[in-house]
Amino acid sequence: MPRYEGVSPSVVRRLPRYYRFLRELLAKDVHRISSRELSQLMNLTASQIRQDLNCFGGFGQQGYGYNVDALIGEISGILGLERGYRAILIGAGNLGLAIARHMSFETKGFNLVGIFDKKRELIGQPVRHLVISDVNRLENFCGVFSPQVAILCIPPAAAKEICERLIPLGVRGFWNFSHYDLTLDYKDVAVENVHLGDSLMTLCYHMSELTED
Amino acid sequence: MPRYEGVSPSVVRRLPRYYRFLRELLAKDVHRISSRELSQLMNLTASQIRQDLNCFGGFGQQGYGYNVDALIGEISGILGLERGYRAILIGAGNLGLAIARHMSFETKGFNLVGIFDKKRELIGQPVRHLVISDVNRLENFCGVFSPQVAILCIPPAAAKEICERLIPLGVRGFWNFSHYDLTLDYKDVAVENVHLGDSLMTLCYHMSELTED
DNA sequence: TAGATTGTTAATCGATTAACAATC
DNA sequence: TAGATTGTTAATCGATTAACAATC
Repeated sequence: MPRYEGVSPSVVRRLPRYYRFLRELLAKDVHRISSRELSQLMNLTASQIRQDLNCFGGFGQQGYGYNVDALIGEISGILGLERGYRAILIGAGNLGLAIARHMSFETKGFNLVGIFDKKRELIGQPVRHLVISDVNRLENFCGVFSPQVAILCIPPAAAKEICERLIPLGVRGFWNFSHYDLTLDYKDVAVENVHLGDSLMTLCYHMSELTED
Repeated sequence: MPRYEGVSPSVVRRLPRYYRFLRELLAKDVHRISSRELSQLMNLTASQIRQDLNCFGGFGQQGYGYNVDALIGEISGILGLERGYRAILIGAGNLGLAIARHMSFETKGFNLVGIFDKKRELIGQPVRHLVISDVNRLENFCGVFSPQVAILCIPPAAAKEICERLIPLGVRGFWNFSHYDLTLDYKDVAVENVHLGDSLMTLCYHMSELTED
């Protein structure tokens, strides 16, 4: 039940960036901005900014521009940053722990409510306000807390299996760091893949472009 | 001096994914694949795969398809994965350390040759085969080892300053995890931004799509 | 009112898909 | 040779940019 019909993925992907820049402006006490000014700041065209925002509503005012405070509120609402979806983290290795400790979940629409691993020596370890649980207790936990989202920081081989366990338990979204493409067969499941390896290889390509060969 | 003129960013961004899937096929002892089979596996069109690959050369054979082993070699060469660019990591916090410990740099075109932080208590700590150095020693270090790439795991405020220090020292690429858009004013510098926060907010949007409101 | 800047329609550009002749 | 599948051109689709009337 999409709230905004026919909004293209490219537009959605730019929203967090708008949000970020607008917050920066606000921090600098800028409360008003035109699409032209913002376009220069963000290295986009003014036209694109107006098009993008108008997918969701007419937030500007002719002859004035946009009110920064109001626009932040609108974008926050569009993204759903106030929703506080319950998230669990699977895999408390290097990457998993860094994500758990480093990310500001609260300001991005989520609450981290559980961390799971299968390694005996990790279970019981405290991380922020939480304690690492045995991944065997997943079914129990979900029965009680019904998390909506899982963050996967596990090896590719385990990712598929964990997904198949979590979806029947009610998990509806995945933030996937595992080296595996979650081309979910399930409908009504949101997946956001973060392939750090792919990103690094892309950089390698661009480095090779700079270097003659 | 681009080796392949006019290859679109969308194509380049798909290359690592092709590489990943082909490696998986090879691991399953599949040595031959048609664009149609691969398209089903990857959830693409066969046409797109053929178009993409033909930006770089005619790697297939009519009536046969593609040789998996050979194609992996070609893509590896296109990406430049054998080049072993020297990379340094700036910022040995949670995320920085996870990257340093977790990533397989060697298989992705890089060698991690240095880790830097400014925190006194971190300096001297061992990480893999390296030891964390004082960020003050950056100039010295670059003089000796001339790293080509820097991985930025530092706060946004510090990112800009560090870049401006590193570019005159010969660094030509940035893998940027800092919450800051490196819209580098420099030419001939490769930047790959990883905005985990943006990714998480995008997931939040898609979760909100699933939930009626 | 005059100036500025939006919202929106139309034009352009680029990327994806379809089609098919070439060829292994 | 017949069948299969590529490489490549043409058609379609989508996203970005330009233009301008509406309006604050």
